[in-house]
Amino acid sequence: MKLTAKGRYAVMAVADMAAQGPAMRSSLSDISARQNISLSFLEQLFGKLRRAGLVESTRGAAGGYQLIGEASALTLDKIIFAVDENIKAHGCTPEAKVACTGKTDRCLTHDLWGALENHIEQFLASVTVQDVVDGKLPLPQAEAAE
Amino acid sequence: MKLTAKGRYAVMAVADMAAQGPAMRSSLSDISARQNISLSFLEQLFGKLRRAGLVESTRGAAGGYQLIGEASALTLDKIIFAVDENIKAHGCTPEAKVACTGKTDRCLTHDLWGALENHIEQFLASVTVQDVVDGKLPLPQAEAAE
DNA sequence: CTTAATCTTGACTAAATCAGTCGGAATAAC
DNA sequence: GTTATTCCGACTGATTTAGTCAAGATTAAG
Repeated sequence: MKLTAKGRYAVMAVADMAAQGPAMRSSLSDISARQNISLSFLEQLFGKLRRAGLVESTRGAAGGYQLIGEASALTLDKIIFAVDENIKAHGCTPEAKVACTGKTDRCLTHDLWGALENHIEQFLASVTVQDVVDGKLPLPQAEAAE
Repeated sequence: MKLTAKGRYAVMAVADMAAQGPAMRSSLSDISARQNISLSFLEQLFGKLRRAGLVESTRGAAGGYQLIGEASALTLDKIIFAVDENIKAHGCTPEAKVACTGKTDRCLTHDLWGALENHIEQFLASVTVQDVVDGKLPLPQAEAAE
């Protein structure tokens, strides 16, 4: 999987936006100042978020961005997908079958990574922006299991 | 998280080894030939696996590697950890607090990434090498949820 | 209408990481 | 001693990341 700083920052920025109020319009410079993220970087991120249909923008003076739906309906996987494109755990795709050539019998691990991907996406899809704002985590069954 | 080809290859190689027999000793050139992974690369991987205490080696001619414990007791997280070092999902560590400066109130997403990490590790810890050999996946509750 | 604030776009870049190689040394079997 | 193997660390090219920069489009305000 690919969880980069881009994804983190995007979630942070969106959460910040949501935390300002339900249908509040925030300018990127505000978010930049509050979350201490470079403005140029935010521009890049919000361009993708907009194209993904997660936020809408108002241009011109006093413009800014706002969430399109409810914060409680926006799950993190959508944000991560929007800015980080593809979450890929295996190079074993039909196109680039690395060692999945059936040389022995089959690619032993092929299905495995798919399952892992699903697992991760499921987790991200189970958390909403509102949860993040509220500090409510899905309390993984692990956490203290170490 | 960091799931690289290194981790994939390592799991493939170990699974291949386990598939040869319980306490079989395999040379890297055999594994290399069977799984179509470069020998030099395998050497690098198995060095780490050995240092992590997952396999033991016999040097010299007719030497090779073998698993230290049972394949059914070896979970994938150990393999991944051994070759990919650290699985890190947040740069929000005490040392490098990126935007976790408490500028607003707290780092909204700090706990989140920790929870995600746990989730992933839990998944990997739930699958054994034997499962992979047998083609038994933990049947994620997703899979058909698309 | 002019201006200024803001979004929009895309090219650019320095640094890090990844995937994999290479050469050689140690070790053990034959 | 020769050969097959593990062992080790340095090295490298390609890719990705994180982030910058500059120029243009759009709109509100005066």
